[in-house]
Amino acid sequence: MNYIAPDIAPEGLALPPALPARAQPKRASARHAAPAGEIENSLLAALPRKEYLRLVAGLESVNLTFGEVLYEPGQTIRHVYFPDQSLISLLTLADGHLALEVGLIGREGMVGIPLVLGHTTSSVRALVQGSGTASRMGAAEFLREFRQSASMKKELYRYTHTLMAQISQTAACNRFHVVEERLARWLLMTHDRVKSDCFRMTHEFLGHMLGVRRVGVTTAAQSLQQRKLIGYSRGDITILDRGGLEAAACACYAVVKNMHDAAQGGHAMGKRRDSETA
Amino acid sequence: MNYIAPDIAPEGLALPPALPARAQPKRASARHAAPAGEIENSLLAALPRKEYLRLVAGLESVNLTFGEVLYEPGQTIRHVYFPDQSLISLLTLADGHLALEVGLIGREGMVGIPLVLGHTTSSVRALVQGSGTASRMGAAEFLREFRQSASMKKELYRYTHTLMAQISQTAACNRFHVVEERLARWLLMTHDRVKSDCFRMTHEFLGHMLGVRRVGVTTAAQSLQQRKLIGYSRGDITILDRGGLEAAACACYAVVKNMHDAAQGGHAMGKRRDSETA
DNA sequence: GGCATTCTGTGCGTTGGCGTACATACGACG
DNA sequence: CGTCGTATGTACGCCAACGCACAGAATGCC
Repeated sequence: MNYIAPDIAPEGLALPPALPARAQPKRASARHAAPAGEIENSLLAALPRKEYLRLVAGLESVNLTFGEVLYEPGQTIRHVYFPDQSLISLLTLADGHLALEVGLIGREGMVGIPLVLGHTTSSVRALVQGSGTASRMGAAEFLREFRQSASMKKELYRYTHTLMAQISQTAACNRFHVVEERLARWLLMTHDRVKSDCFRMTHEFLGHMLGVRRVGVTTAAQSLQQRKLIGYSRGDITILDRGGLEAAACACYAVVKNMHDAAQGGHAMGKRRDSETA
Repeated sequence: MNYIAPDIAPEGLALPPALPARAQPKRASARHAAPAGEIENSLLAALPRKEYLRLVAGLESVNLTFGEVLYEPGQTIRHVYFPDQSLISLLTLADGHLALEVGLIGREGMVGIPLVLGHTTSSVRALVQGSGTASRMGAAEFLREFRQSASMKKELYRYTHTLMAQISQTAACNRFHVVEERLARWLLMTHDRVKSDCFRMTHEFLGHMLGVRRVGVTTAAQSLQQRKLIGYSRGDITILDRGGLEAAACACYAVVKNMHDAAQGGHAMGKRRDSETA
């Protein structure tokens, strides 16, 4: 099991040279682990001010770029990440097969849950799927903070539950629903976590996420495009009709979304904004 | 969302009248939340004697019967369960569809992880899939104990991680592998958690677990039977050639098994016995 | 401006599983 | 001992997705 070093494109997934960050819409420049009010990550935002201020000292704002691999299965976790604009996919690798996304983490969550549960390694690959900023912290330091902070524990354990539920639901979705529905769901989930209506994403890559052939994505995407729900060309996907997309997606989208909303509502009510669902 | 009362066969799953416990091999009679040495559940066994003794006072030994529903999605969790001989499936329900098993819990685990993570409801259905005994405890009492016991926390958080990994792997498996491989995997997982080489299980029921039609199970089972790997008639399944079954199963089986073994090895080394893999 | 690379579109034949329907076997119960 | 309900076997048409292969089309680079 020769695991490759992180920050390197993995074997099974022949990623293009990090999709030359061409028109990559970058709404916020890197630096900002600034004082509250600027907190993008919901988990951080939901912490009591005092806890947050202590934590922020150890947080480092980093710019994650598409294609970066944060964790590889079996490998020791070096940092945890609280995404802001960035988007991270959790992928299960199946033998020769490509990959399958089981979880999608944006500013509502954290990457590094195994640490919270007392493990030092991840069982899935964590892949940066949308470039952007994230706050990061070394594993050891994170654990020190985590062990001391009751509110952090509460937050993160609850988030863990939400993530588990998401994974379970995704499992069923991948089993029962056709590619087009799943593509729609996936686009919606991404849209929820990114501020922009358009993002870069090739069919090839989407195939890895949904666990289908590239051609399958092409076909599904064409259908969505013909129905004026999305538009795209060469990796630039644009959400045109959000409501229509929701109708095209399977019910799984709503299920997962409701869970997340409920979880955030139950929290200390950190500023959340991905609720303008339509 | 009118959730039905627990302990009642759910809508989508027309369970037979709990499969008249005909030749149900019952190796151990009910009562035994006895002192250590008799502890069947690995998580309990791994607790320090002192912690265990305090916990056992609140534990009640119950006999779970096939088809019983312990949790329904969205419903409040009333008890946690530490299975001994019993087997519990976690099922995700997808819209009209049947169901899909995402997790299988035997004496290596616990049913009620959401409580550990600060939630009072389950997001999946928990269904008794193999009759047998379990130690159970009321939710409130469990939480009191849990909050006080560092070793319990450590145990259960680690188990949570294992369960998440299992769910993720199952997700990929359900997506990529053919019914026959998955059936083999499922039988092996069950075999690991039950002491006997034979157990009762109809094709219909297996279909719900694997998320396929009954006919699909029939076909796959026939193939396995012709290859002398299993034998069965009218719900009595017998493992004939364990090694052969492992060869017939997809790699997912080994992956999940290794995780569980590693988890238990890392524990306080509670007596584990499902390692005579071949 | 030309070339190479990347991304997307299209077209095969193949197949695993679906939905449905009906036929047979076994067992329980009256 | 016949009847009913449950469990399994078999068959047929259908379709989503597969694997593969190749043809445009857009972009980046020299």
